[in-house]
Amino acid sequence: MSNSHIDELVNCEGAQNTMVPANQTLFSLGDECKHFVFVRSGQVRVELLSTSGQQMVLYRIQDGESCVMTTACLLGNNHYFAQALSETQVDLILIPHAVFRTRLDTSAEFRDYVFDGFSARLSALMQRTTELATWTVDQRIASVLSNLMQSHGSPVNLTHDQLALEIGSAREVVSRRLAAFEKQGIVAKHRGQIDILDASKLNQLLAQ
Amino acid sequence: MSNSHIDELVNCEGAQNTMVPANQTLFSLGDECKHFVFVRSGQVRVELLSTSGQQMVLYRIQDGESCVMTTACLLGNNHYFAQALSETQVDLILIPHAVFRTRLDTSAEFRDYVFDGFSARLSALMQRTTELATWTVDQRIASVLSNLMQSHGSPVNLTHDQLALEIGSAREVVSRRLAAFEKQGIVAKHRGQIDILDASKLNQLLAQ
DNA sequence: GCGTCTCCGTGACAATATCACTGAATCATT
DNA sequence: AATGATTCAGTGATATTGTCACGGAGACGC
Repeated sequence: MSNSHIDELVNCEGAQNTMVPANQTLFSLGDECKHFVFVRSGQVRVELLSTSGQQMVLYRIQDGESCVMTTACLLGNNHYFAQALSETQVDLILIPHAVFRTRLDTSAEFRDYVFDGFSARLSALMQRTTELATWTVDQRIASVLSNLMQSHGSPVNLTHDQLALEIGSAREVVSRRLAAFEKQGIVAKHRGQIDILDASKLNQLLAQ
Repeated sequence: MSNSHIDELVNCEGAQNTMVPANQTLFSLGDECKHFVFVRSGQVRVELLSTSGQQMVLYRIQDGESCVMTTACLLGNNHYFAQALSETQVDLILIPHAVFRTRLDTSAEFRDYVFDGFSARLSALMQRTTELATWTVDQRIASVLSNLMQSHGSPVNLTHDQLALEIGSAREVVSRRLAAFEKQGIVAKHRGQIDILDASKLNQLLAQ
């Protein structure tokens, strides 16, 4: 979406601009969905929450993106079935339901924006479901590490807990597999940090 | 979508109407996505396919529905990353990409139809991901049996293989868990058929 | 320095997946 | 009806992953 459209959003009838600090809950399981949410800056994590308290990251929302689950809930008139947390300070724009629907009908550009979000998120989610169902824990760990390695370089700052949350597994499992990786000289473990020593071996794991 | 709009679809510029027999592949992993697909009648199964040959049912398409993965791929210009199979004889309408986009811009009703499909499928998929990640095999089996029980009555006609495909597990696992169910007097096993003897115990499993 | 919290390691065990094989039931063919 | 092919199900052995219950080590505020 172009910048002019972001401006249009901000100046929209009934639009609210809010600033949320890091580590806040933006919406919880079962909450009613009243507004279209657009993230101007910052990063939001959307995660599943099972009855037994387990969690799993579904996807993240970053600068210039909107929350597809919100959009889906608005269109389908459902309540939220996941929770969202701010990982950094977040600058949000909230648009009331009615205004959202009107814009959807009147602005082709806004429509394209929402459609694109839907298709991208749907694809990613199917991808994620495949990986969950068919990849081994080792492969899922390797995938996360490899991605973070490419975007942020070698010392990856993650606790075993956080890594487990990413791949939908348990901390103990991550600890054990990382210990195995360390024996093979692939990584080096530190408190809250993982050094990638051999990226090619990591990618080898993904190929299997 | 109203019947008039189905007619509009059929008479659309470049629309093709095709009849496909049961057990045919409609699209495969990696295929290019060229048409919007609308199912007039019959039932289609869309399933994941991992590199090792494992499969898992993602969702089904029935009378009057369209394929969201197709829609997502069309909008995002991606290739298919799953495969679709006809479970019955299927009556399809295919609409060329360009025509699909035009209709999306010109018809508010068609737009609503596509949006609704997106939001419903996204919700269902997140639901499915949750279940995969947090439910036990027993719960997933119970869920499938309970649903089929409600819609089709007691003798559920499924092979262990098919049941495994539904819940993203393996045939042997299903066989063993069904044997355990049988010992508890919940079901009775037969070749390609499962009798539900105690529906309340089945639902008890779901509640845990 | 002291308590408190977060992060990590580990053993024991349970649940699930995978592999390799077997036999039984069904079906098509003659 | 006999034959052979195919589908469906049962089972033991083993590997992988998840769960539970701990304990210890480092970080951090006071």
